[in-house]
Amino acid sequence: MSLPPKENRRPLTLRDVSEASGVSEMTVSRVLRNRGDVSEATREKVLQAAKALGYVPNKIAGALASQRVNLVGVVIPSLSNLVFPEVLSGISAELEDTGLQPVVGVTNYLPEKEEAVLYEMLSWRPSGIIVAGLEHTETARAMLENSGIPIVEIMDVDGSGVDSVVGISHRRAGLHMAEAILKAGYRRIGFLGTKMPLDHRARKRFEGFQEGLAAAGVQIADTEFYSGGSALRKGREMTQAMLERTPDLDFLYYSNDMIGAGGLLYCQENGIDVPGKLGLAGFNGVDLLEGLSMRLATMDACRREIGRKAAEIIAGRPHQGLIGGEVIELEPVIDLGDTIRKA
Amino acid sequence: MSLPPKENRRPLTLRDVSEASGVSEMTVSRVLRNRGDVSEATREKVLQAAKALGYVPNKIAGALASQRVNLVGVVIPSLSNLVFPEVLSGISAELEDTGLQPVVGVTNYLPEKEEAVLYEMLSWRPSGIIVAGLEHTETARAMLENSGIPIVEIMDVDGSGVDSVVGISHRRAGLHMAEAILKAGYRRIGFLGTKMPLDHRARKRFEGFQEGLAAAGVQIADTEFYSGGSALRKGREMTQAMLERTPDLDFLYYSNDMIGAGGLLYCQENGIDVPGKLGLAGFNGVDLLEGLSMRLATMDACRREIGRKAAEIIAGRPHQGLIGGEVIELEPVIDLGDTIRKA
DNA sequence: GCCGCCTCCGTTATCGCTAACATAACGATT
DNA sequence: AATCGTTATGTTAGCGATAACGGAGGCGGC
Repeated sequence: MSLPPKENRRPLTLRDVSEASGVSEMTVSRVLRNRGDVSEATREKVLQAAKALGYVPNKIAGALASQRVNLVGVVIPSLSNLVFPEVLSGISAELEDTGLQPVVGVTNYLPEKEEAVLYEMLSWRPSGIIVAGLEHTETARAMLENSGIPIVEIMDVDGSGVDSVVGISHRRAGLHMAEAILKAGYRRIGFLGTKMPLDHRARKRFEGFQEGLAAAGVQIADTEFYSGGSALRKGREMTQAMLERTPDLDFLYYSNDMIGAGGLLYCQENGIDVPGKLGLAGFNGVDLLEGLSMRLATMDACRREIGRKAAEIIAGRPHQGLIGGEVIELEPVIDLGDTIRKA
Repeated sequence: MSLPPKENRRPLTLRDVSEASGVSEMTVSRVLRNRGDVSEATREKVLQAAKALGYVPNKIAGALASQRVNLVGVVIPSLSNLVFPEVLSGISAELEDTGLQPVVGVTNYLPEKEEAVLYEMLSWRPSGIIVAGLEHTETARAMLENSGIPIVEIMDVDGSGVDSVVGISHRRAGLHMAEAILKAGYRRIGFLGTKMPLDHRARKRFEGFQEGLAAAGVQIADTEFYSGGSALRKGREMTQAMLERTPDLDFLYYSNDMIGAGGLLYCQENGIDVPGKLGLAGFNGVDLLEGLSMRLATMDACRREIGRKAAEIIAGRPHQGLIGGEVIELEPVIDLGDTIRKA
């Protein structure tokens, strides 16, 4: 089987395989997709020819002809957040044997970027879209509604979605943490988190948290916000700044585990009695941090599970003939760790 | 502009926009791609019609007709390794204004998975492929060679590539670290790392490291390998195990920063004098770890830069008409941090 | 007034594949 | 033996866009 010189060789098509194996293009197509009845003999013949030529099917043409695309768009704000790779891993796992493939798009928390990414994705006519959050530009919402494919909005259930929704209530997550902290007897509470004009989930947690405190007549004693930079170091720096400014605090609630870990390290190095004199809590259950000498109190956001369920909805839709609109609310589990004193 | 009920509406095509705006499909196509001469008047008309209908172009059809796909396949072993999201971010940044879009595939360090992912990617006829590592199955290599598109293998230059290569020499990285350690006067050296049947780069660093020691007549005194689990905790556990087994060690070289950080935490908590009695070093310059009280000695692997250069090659190829085969070797920078004593 | 040359827009023919239907060969059924 | 199904394969007609070329209209130059 001698091939022409690599340089001036035009791309291989089904026709080349069909000629090489002496059957019609249609039969080759059937063999390569394991579809329809093909005798074992021709099947072998075709596979051999395809392999010898090094033929790789053209899914562009295939998708156009069949009006089916085995891709699922996944639109998330960031890959460096630790949370999203985990969601993604849940999605991948669930999609594993469905023939569907996730395609990731990153928005950097920018609504306009999200809109652009969604437009790009929809233009490939995927089998479904999984997108983080419920907040989108008006145009983006319209595109999703018009797309005619299953849409799953993930992470958050506090609001209304376009189609299906899988997530937790961040508002209630904040509220429950507030209750747990109060129950342990802490009263002078500081909050440290990201500047959140666009991180809606962090904002909702913060609001829920305040609400939970307010119900017991407690107000947040101090707040500190950051953006950018190494989260661990920021946590350390913000903690120092806040404790110097408001020395009588007895609890620090961080909007994520990484800055919480920074705060914990700061406390340990400065001999602050945790959780006796000062309690700490973060959010997310980042298992990267297993290995610190003290386990930070946190709340698991069910990230893998969210990914799984979302993928399940997309994968299941065609079979089950569902019209969509499911809302699945998962329940985050609080983990008191070693940094909240037992009541 | 009243649309038919959402349910029984067939997908929009160029024809719908063309009818709505009273021009030919071709003109609509030109407007939507900003190509060719179109008068400002019709341009406006078309854009308005497209927007009103909520039309999203079908790139599948477009790609088939134009034989051009604005996607770049990026094939990496993992997203949870911290290193790869950074490479990815370099790629994204460089691709930003080129009209090209990265599409990520994950292999979990499995050669067969890599082969499958590459096959899937090539079947979409992307403009180029960026793939981590030089080691592939024979079939995968053949596919890449036959693909006719620019291929860039990244991370590693110790070996020979299919087309272009961008990376560092892990062998020499290991070797240089060995030299730095010896120069600081350490002699009883332990190595801690991943089990690496498939992590070729870790293996090459290890080999280079041994080579560097051997040149001074020093042999590795003890080794410990792990797989899976939280890296921070593993680092802690392995460090403890090794120090109990071989108490006279004066240096620990970790194959990555996360386990190194675990080791560092262990040492600090147990009052071990670092770097006086025991030196430590990792690999990768993970800035996630900025914020520990002591900066771990490490070596920056130029991850973002690798991503940038790789993307640059793919994006530049068509313009510059290069035939390919560039090899770009970057020079990792050693950072002694606080955990190697100054000589 | 004819030619040429823009500018703007339409027509035609693919791109590589698959859905749907058509067909040939052959044994089973009545 | 005529009819019918089955199995294995071929034929035809798109899928929705774009490349390449063609043509109408306007305008200036000579």
